[in-house]
Amino acid sequence: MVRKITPASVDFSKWYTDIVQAAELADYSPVKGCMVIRPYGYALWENVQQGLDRRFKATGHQNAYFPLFIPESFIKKEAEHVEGFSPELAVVTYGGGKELDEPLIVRPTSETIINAMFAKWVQSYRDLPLLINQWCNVVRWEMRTRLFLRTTEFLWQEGHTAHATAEEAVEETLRMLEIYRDFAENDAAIPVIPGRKSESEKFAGAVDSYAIEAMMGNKWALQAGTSHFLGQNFAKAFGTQYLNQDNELEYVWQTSWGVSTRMVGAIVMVHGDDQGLRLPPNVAPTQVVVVPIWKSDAERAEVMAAVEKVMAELGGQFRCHLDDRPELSPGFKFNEWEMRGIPLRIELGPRDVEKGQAVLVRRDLPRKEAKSSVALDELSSEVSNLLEAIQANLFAQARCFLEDNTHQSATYEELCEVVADGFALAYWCGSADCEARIKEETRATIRCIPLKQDGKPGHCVCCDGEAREKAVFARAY
RNA sequence: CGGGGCGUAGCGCAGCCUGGUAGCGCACAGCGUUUGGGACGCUGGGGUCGGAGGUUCAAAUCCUCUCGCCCCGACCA
Repeated sequence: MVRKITPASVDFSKWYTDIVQAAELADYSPVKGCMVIRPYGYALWENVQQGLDRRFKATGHQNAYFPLFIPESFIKKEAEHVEGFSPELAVVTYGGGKELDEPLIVRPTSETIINAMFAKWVQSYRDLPLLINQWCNVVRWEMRTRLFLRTTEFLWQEGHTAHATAEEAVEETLRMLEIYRDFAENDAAIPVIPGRKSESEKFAGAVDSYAIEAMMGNKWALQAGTSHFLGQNFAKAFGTQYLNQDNELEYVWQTSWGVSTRMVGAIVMVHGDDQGLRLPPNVAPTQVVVVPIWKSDAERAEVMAAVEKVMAELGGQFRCHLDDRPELSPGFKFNEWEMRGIPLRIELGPRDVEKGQAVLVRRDLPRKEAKSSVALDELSSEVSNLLEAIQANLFAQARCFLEDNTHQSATYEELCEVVADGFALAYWCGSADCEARIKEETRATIRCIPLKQDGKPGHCVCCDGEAREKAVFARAY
């Protein structure tokens, strides 16, 4: 139902929660730290799923499903992996009325159980590459939770692949990172910085982790997707071996990569405004809402006849919704659909029918600039143009915001200043000590070392030591 | 686990300091008027005041204990 939204400038965190709840995306559940995704939020997630899945299929990946429960011994097989996850595991010790011989872990991620199967499936170089994805839920016992961004249970996809060579696996890792970038920027309209994670931020068990980092409306960073080069760590732990063309036994090289329901939170935090949600047309569950307006019964008949024609014409091409609820005023409906982020609204009333036109209102522009009128016989081409323009404009707005709030920092003082309210791009020598000091003193962490570098070496912003690459420093969710 | 804040109708809150009939707004139900930017009027329903104990003639209000939630840190997609 309709609620007031706390302005983002007053309290960004409250603004975010208000939008998620007011737009009926999700709600807190009776189970602490868990989230109920409501139909509207789930429809948005389904569109995210489809956008990603289409890209996975196009690159030869297949979907499969592995069990929710993982034997404790599996998790313990890879040393770094256990260490990274043990505090946040949910463990089942009872089943069927008696204590289990071996506790079962509710999966925090599925590398281990998937490798147990990969070890059986892979015998020959002819079985490679093995390209598997699964859509599922995972559980991580987080201390503090936030709707979509961090919940105890969350939905995601996790891709797992096995390859004959390290080069192939690295290539796959970066291919999937690029797919995430492509989805984030072209469908979710979220500009991202693809890069490599620092040693301290990488996935437990990976050789190298990569991520796409996005800037939220409060200028904090959000990791919107990750892709890991696992090397042979899990292959060795689980004995995933194959015979190469020379009849020699070798361990496979692996990758894993994931995007979660957090992406929905990112869409809210990047595009939302004080009126509510703003959804990019490519992922919006409803792209166009039609609001008919009438006073008398005679007007109603006239308007509805026109509206039916419009729905018939647009319905086949776009995701449309007709809001003909009689008991609510048009103004109320306008506000409600704005809050829910529908990219384009069509208003059709007696005055429009008389003139053979409709009023189109864009969600991506301020109210004063958002309205235009179009002749009914040009409606569908105009809707098509506007949806494209809205998609492009939301991305452009977000990209400007990211660029305007990202600054090069040559000195430590500059870094401290920049990082208080934005992203800092600065040389980093690669030492964990410098990373830790910066985190301690500014609360900013290394979000990633961008793949794109200008190639010139420099001096570490912290210790002045030699540095080959620049890193992105920011506060993060 | 540390540091703050809050528990009163479905939701958001006032009342508490200074004890004395349980309140307001929104939402909900009925009727009527409305409908091009969150309509209005009248009527109505809805409460273990988070829980337990204590002080008192009398507790939402004072005291003690307890439970729960939210925010800020530590953990993290």
